[in-house]
Parts: sequence; structure tokens; C-alpha cells
Amino acid sequence: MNKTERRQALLRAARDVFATRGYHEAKVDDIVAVAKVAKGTFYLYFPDKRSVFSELVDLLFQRLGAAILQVDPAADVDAQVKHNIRAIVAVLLDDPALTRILLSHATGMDPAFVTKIRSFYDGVKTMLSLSLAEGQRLGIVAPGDTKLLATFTVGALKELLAENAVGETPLAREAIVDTLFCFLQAGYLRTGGSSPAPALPVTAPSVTPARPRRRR
Amino acid sequence: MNKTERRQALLRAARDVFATRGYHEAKVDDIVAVAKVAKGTFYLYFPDKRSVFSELVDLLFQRLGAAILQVDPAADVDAQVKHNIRAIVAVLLDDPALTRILLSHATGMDPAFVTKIRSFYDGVKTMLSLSLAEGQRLGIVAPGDTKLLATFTVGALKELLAENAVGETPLAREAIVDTLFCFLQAGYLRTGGSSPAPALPVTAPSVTPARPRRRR
Amino acid sequence: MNKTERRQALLRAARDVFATRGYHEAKVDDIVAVAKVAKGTFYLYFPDKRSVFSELVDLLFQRLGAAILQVDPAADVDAQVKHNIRAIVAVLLDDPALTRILLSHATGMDPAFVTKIRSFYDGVKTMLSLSLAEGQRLGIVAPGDTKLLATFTVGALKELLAENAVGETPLAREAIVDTLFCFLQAGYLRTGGSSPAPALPVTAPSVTPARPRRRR
Amino acid sequence: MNKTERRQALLRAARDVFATRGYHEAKVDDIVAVAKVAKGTFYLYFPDKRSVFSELVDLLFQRLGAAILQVDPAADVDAQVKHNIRAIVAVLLDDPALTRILLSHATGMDPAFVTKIRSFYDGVKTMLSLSLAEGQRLGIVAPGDTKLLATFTVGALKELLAENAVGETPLAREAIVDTLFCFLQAGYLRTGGSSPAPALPVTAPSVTPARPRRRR
DNA sequence: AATGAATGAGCCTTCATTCAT
DNA sequence: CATGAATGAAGGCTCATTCAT
Repeated sequence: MNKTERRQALLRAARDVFATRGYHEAKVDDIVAVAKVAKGTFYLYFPDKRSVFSELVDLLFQRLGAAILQVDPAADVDAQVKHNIRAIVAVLLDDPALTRILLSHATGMDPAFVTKIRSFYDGVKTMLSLSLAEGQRLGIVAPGDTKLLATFTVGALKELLAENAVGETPLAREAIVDTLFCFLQAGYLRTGGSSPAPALPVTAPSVTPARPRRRR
Repeated sequence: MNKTERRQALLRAARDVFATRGYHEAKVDDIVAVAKVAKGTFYLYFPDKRSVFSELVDLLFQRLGAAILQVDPAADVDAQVKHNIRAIVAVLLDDPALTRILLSHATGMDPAFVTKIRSFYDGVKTMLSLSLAEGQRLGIVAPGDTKLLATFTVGALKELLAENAVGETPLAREAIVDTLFCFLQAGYLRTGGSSPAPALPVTAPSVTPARPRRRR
Repeated sequence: MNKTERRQALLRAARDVFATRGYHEAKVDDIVAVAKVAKGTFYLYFPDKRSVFSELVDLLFQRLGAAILQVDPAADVDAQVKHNIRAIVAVLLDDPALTRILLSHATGMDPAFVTKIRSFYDGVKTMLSLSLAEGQRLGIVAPGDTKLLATFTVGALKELLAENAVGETPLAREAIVDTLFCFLQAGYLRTGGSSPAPALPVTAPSVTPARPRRRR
Repeated sequence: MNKTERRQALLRAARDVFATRGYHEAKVDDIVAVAKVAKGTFYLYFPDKRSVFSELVDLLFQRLGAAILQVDPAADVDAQVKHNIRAIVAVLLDDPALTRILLSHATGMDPAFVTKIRSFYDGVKTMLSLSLAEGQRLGIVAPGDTKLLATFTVGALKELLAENAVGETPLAREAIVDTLFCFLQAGYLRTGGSSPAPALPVTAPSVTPARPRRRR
């Protein structure tokens, strides 16, 4: 087993132990036991326990970052949004252990760590928020505080995935995507050409037929 | 300072330290330092570190349990839902430290503990899910998997409150309530009597001008 | 309840707790709980935990010292020895708790303490040894190392009393005295002047007259 | 130093500290200081403080168990009894520290522990008692309550060894064996068929051929 | 590189003792 | 005198990290 493989083995072992026990309850002894290496070996590949955890979280962040595409309002928005949801769900459900770490166990750590994780989510929310704002400009997103809407979205997604990561009743992947999409759509997306459902008081509704429509 | 006051002081101190550092990073030394008592005093009031934490979580559960009212579909549903949202928000924002504990730091603990907290959320979701099912029967809730809708709702609420508990930019309380309410309403509530806004794939979207509008 | 009574109550409570749990496992909390006084009160009557224990041991020593009489070889030795045995047994069995303390729990303490207790036993053995030497001079004690004989005697007595102090099956007091006396008598006492000191009732003398028998 | 050696070193260190200070006063810090290892090392070899103690006691029990032979009444009883005494004395005096632990410091511990030690002694006494009963059947042991005689014997032996374990004046080993043997023989052994069981050289056996007298 | 024995700082908890009321 | 809340030193044990082999 070469260096890279051993490193991977340790990362996988760490991931599983962290996911099962949480950061503090996961002992280095447990990790090396799972990886079937000696304790000292662990420290040949990682400077300390913290950094393995950190690396795992970073890895998931990368995957998520790579999966999420900026929505181009000029193209088929529905499809892009669905694609994004699907991609995120895929990344997270493909590695439930890592997901569990991110969603549940990444807390109660150094403030530095919590900050890091929060930063990621903040990034996601900001990105989403900007997209939503753009969508509002184009009339395909209901008016409203986009920051809040982003928060709602992320929260709903996290909760859903957390539930599935815990894993008692794993939902069908596409079902999750569809349901969440519909929820969002009926919530603040105005993409389907279907009903308007403004999320917040629309001042001056107007009856003028000139009114711009989405997805007509 | 009598026994009850001292107990309260210790609980408050523990709450703050747990909220800031998380369970494992919170040392009994920190707690007693904040409470300005000797270490032994802590153990006069609580059998161990775990139990203070447990008590804090229970306390919040109780408050939340007391705040949430079962929605009576016969009466003004909007008002009741808003009231519930407002009550929950009030409980949690009144004690951001405790909220932080519940939302962030209660994980990575004994499985027993995680189970306990999950049980609480499961309870909330089940209750909500039942209400939603009843609402569906009455036609004031969009069709769909009520369990999932409940998950979305709880997730959105948690995320929102977590963000506020972290506390950099506390939103106006009523703004939170309104925004969330609107989100839910446009999402799956059909209380306004107006248009349906189906939560799940709407067959035949239509472009008919007769299309019903909400909030016109 | 006056000062003396309270002091006695505390001593009794301490005695019982020490006897049951041993010195280290006996907490001041236990003692005051049994005595039904507050913790601080304990320290009004005794400077510290150690000294109560010490006082209890001293008390028993005093009683034993008072009970044991120097044997006068001129008078009826048998009776005096029996009396001594009886007296010692009486003192110790009258207060099994205190006995348990002396025999079992007085160890594993400060070297100072162990020394004290050993001193007592040394005193007893020395006294006994001197008596035995005098007895040897008078021909009523078998020759031999009197120090050793004293040790045997004390050991046999201690073991017997320890067994009874533990108290599962308390022997009849007089039975103890008789048995021990016979043991000693057949062992090294030559007091009866009579036959080879039958340890117990002699039944069935034997058939072969040729072979010298004991206990014929 | 390999694992076994280190383990032995720790056991020895623990034995000495326990023997000197007793269980409660012996701190793990003391033990590792004597063994010249770090505190953590102790816990690599033993799960806790209790278990070292337990192991030490067990060790001595084993040695004693191995040393004591069931007496075969068909063969030379005297020799066998002497051998047993010699073996026990050898085991205990070879390791005075361990002996001290067994005889003095094994008390005042968990009831579980006290029970264990008492069980051992009970076992010894029972074994001895059975042998004595068998001896009575064969006419080589004086009649009497064998349980009591066993208690006396064990007590005498314990006291003797305790005295020697404390170690101010170590007696010659064979002297101990002889003296104890004579004590027992004159006490309840009827083995030699020889003279009327004088505890020690009988001067002037008597004139009357019919009735053997001692010390008349 | 790999091993795993050794390290020791640090934590939770206990409990004898003190002291304000 | 009596109380019992408060104190804080001390001890058993854990575990991340180091290092000799």
C-alpha cells in the first residue's frame, strides 16, 4: 500500500469514526483501529486529529462547490435549479458519513472551526441569494428578502439531508429532488408559468395584460 | 444568595459557556469561573456536568412545548400559525445562548443525548405533520408528503433561528415571523381562500387569462 | 441534648459507620447523617475525622486494658486465665462494631496509626509473654519461646473474634471461652496437674494398652 | 525493557507501595514514581488501580494454593503437616510486602474485595477443617469443633506471619515452622504415637507407668 | 516508513474542612 | 451552639502526541 492509498484509508477510517461518534468521541485509537495501522502512522500522514477532520470537511466543501452551478437566467432555469438540487443531493447522499459530519458533528468545536463551516454556508447562501436577486430582477423569483429566502432554502435542504443521513428511511433520491423543487417553486420561484403565488404583498397587482410573465 | 439563586446563576453560567464553547470544550472550571463559585459548589447543585447540560436542554424543550399550540382548523388558521411561529421565535430568541446549544452544540454527545434531541424534533415534526394532514383534508394545505413538508418547515425555522442565535445581525422579530409565514403560505398553505398553488406537479398549467390570482 | 450526649452520639455514629465501611470509605457526611447533626457540628466536637477514629480505638484499648488481669500464679490459674479470656471476649463481643474496627479496619492508615495499634498488641503480647515465662518458672506452662506462644494465642483469639465480629454465625460466648481455653491448655498450659490435658471430653479410651496414648 | 518486564516492575512497585501505605494511601502517582514510569504507562498495563491490587492478592492466593497440599492420612502425617507449614511460611516470608498486603491492608476496601479475601481464608479454613475431621476419624486429631480449630490455626499462623512480615525481627524460618508445629501437635494433633504430645522436651516423664503425666 | 510503548497535561469528581449566618 | 453552604486541594483516569526501535 503506497502513501496515497494509506492516506486515503486513514481519511476513510476517520470519516467513518467521526460520522459515528462525533469529533470529540472519536479517538485517534478508533481511527487507526479501523484503518488497521499503528497509532504513530496516523501522525505520519496528518499533523494532528484536528486536521484530518478539517480535511474531510474541506473535501465535502469542494465537492459541493464543484457541484453547484451558477444559474444562468437566460437558459432553462427550472432545469438548472433542479440540476443543482440533484447535484447537491447526490454529493451528500453519496457519502452519508461525511454528510453526517458536516451537518451534525461539525459543531461544538473550536470557534475557528465553527467559523469555517459557517463561512461555507454563508458562501452558499450568498451565492443563492445573489441568484435569487437576479431572478427577482427578471421576474422569476418572488419578491422578498433574498437573504432570508436563501436561509430558508438551505435550512430545508439541510434538515432533509440530515434526516436522510441519519439514515433510518432513506428516500428515493429523485423524490427528494422533486419534492424540494416543488416546495421551492410554490414557495418563491415563479418559473413554471403556473400560478403566480407572490410570496410577499405585491404592491399594485395590476390587471394590465402587459404585465411580463414568466414561462409563458 | 440563596440556594435557588445560586442554582440559577450556575445554570446561566453553564448555559453561556456551553453556548460559546460547546459541550466538550466547556470545562467545569469555566462554568464555575463565570458563576464565581468554587469548583466544589458546582457539585452541590448538580450531580455532574452532563446533567446541567441535560437540564438546560430540557428547559428549552419545555418552553417550546408550552409555546406551541395545536392548530384548530375550525378557527382562524392563519392567526394560529402565525401565533405559533411567533411563540417559537420568541422562546428561542429570548435565550440565544440556549438556542445555540439546542441548534448547534447538542450534537456529538452520547448517543443517548443525540437521541433525546432528535426525539424532540421528531415529536415536533410529527405534530406538525399531523396538522398538515388535517389541513390537507380541509383543503387548506397543499397535497404532498406531509412528513417532508414538516421537515422543510422545521429546517427552515432552525436555520433561520440558528443564524439569528449566532447573533451578528438579529432581525426584527416580527419581520422573521412575517417572512416565514409568507414562505410557508406560498409554499403549502392554502388559507387565503385564493388560488391553490399546488405543491406538487400541477397538471395543466394553463395560460388561460381566467387564471385565479392571489393577493391581487 | 447536652454536649456530652451529643459527643457520645457522634462517637456511636462514627463507630458504626467506621465498622461498616472502614476508615476511608466512611465519610464525615455519613457519620453526621447517622448522628442526625449538621456537618459543622462534627467539627465542634472533634478536630478532625482522624481523631474520632483514634478516640474509638483508644476507648476499646482502655476497656481491654481494664478487663485483663495480671495472672497471679499463686492462686487458681485456670480460673484466672478463663476469666481473662472471658473478659476479653466480653469486651469485644459487647461492641462488635468497635471490634470490627480494631480487627479489620484499623489498617491501611497513617503509619502513625498502624504503629499505635501494633503497640497495643505488642503490649498485650508482652504482658502475656511475661505471664507465660512466670508460668514456665512455676512449671505450669510448657517450655518454649514465650513470645511466640503469646503471638499464637493472640492470633488465635483475634481470628476467632474477627470471625464472630463479622457476625454471620455468632457463637455462644461461653463456648468460645471454653474452646479457646482447652486449646491453650492442651497447647502449652500445664495447669491441671492432672492428665495430659484433654482438650475435650475423652471417650473410648483405647484397646492396646501397650501403646501410650493421650486422652485415654 | 519489554512489556512483561515493565508489567512486573509495575506490579512490584505497586506491591511495595500498597504494603507500605495501604490501598487508600497508595496513590497511583506513588506507584509510577517507584516504577519510574509516567502515569499514563500505568494504565497501559492495568485498567485501574483496583485491578493491580486485585492481581497482587490473586497472585499470593495462587502461590499459597499451589503450596498447600492435601494431607494424606495414610502417609506420614507429621511430615506432610510440617511440609505444609513450611511451604506456607516460605511463600509468605519470601514476599513480605505481599504478605503485608494480604494480612493487613486488604481490609477497608470495597465489600466485594473484603469478601474475596474472606473467601480465600474461608476456603483455607474449610480445607483444613476437613482434613482435621478426617484426622479425627483416624484418631490422629483430637476431638472438637474442627471449624474452631481451623480458625485457631489460621489465626495463629496469620499473627505469626504478620509479625514477621512487619519485619523488625525476622525469625529463623525453620524455627517458626518447628514452634508452630509443636504448638499444633500439643494442641490437637495426635500423630506421632510417640510421647504424650509434649510441646517440647519432656523432662522426667513420670514414674507411674500407668498414667503418663506432664509437669506434675 | 511503520510501529506501539511511553508520556504527561488536563479533566471531572470527591470530600475533609471552614465559616458566615 | 448549630447549621449547611462553600471551599479547593488532591486523585484517578483519558488520550492526543512523541519517539525509540
